[in-house]
Amino acid sequence: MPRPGRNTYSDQKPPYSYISLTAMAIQSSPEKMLPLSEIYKFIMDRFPYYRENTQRWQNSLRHNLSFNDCFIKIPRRPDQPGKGSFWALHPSCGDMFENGSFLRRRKRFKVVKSDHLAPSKPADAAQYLQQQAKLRLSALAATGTHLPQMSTYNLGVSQPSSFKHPFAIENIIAREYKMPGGLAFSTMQPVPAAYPLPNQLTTVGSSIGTGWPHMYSSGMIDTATPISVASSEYGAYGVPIKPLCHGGQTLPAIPVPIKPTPAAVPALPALPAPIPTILSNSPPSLSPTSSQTATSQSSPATPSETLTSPAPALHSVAVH
DNA sequence: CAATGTTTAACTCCAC
DNA sequence: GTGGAGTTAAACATTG
Repeated sequence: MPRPGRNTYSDQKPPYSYISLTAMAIQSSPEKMLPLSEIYKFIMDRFPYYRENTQRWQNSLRHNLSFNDCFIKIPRRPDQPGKGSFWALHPSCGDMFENGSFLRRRKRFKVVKSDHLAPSKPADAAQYLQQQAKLRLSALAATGTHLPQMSTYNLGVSQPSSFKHPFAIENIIAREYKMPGGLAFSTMQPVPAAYPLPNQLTTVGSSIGTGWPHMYSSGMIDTATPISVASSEYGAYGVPIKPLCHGGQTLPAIPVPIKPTPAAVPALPALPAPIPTILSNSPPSLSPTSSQTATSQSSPATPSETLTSPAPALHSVAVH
């Protein structure tokens, strides 16, 4: 067993499952798909813990990619030579970390045959995702920088408007985690009245450098990662937030439930508040860059504004 | 040959 | 206690 202590928290194992980590990596890419090597890279960049014992965790990670239906393989196109396929998240894996823990999902995502809203067969999903990737790229090219909010999943395929990716970064960073080994963030962060809801849309970057000792914000990783973390468009892990919003998918003004209701989504009530409105609210004091100097225990992280009202559960695509 | 991908198995941990 | 999720290890196949 590795000895805890003496080193910084950065050396501790992040409270994420490999599935979470992989999903983060995939989500962080503009095309929402990455080759294996890039997934490795993403994880090692963000989490120093994974810079060691690479054989071990990379094997585990590959196991997860193959084993879990939520990951689909996308063949390289002829113009994308290289080894291995791209990996993407299945468009329908909308409900996984519903219990608020990214260490443990409640249900393993399994492709559901009856799900006609999104491709169910891996091959279909792959084709679908590749198409989406193209769209993203073209949108990217068109805008020059960031993808428009309404560009991806709602195109072509009638994705439920309430579809919420389980790994949407705003879900991830907004949580208070149950830390393994009793290492609770609540000891490091003043916790508001109640345990933060899984769906709280806390401010982008609020977790960087505050309660996340085991990871580096991209800004401090290496200069080879030219992500402007100072921008409110980037959240934890240096993950660009906007693209993570899964196209079309606007962040509702109310918290997005991790656990959808079984009832097939008559969509949330019209939610006029688009993502940028929410994301751009990040208080300057919580900018990832500024937090770099505060990585140590000192300054209590102010949980940014939270949306506390629990939202109704949404439809789950996971088999029960 | 190394990286990638698949599969099986044993194990721990946690929710129910 | 049980079942399921996650981790780790290992063997093996495939591919560039």
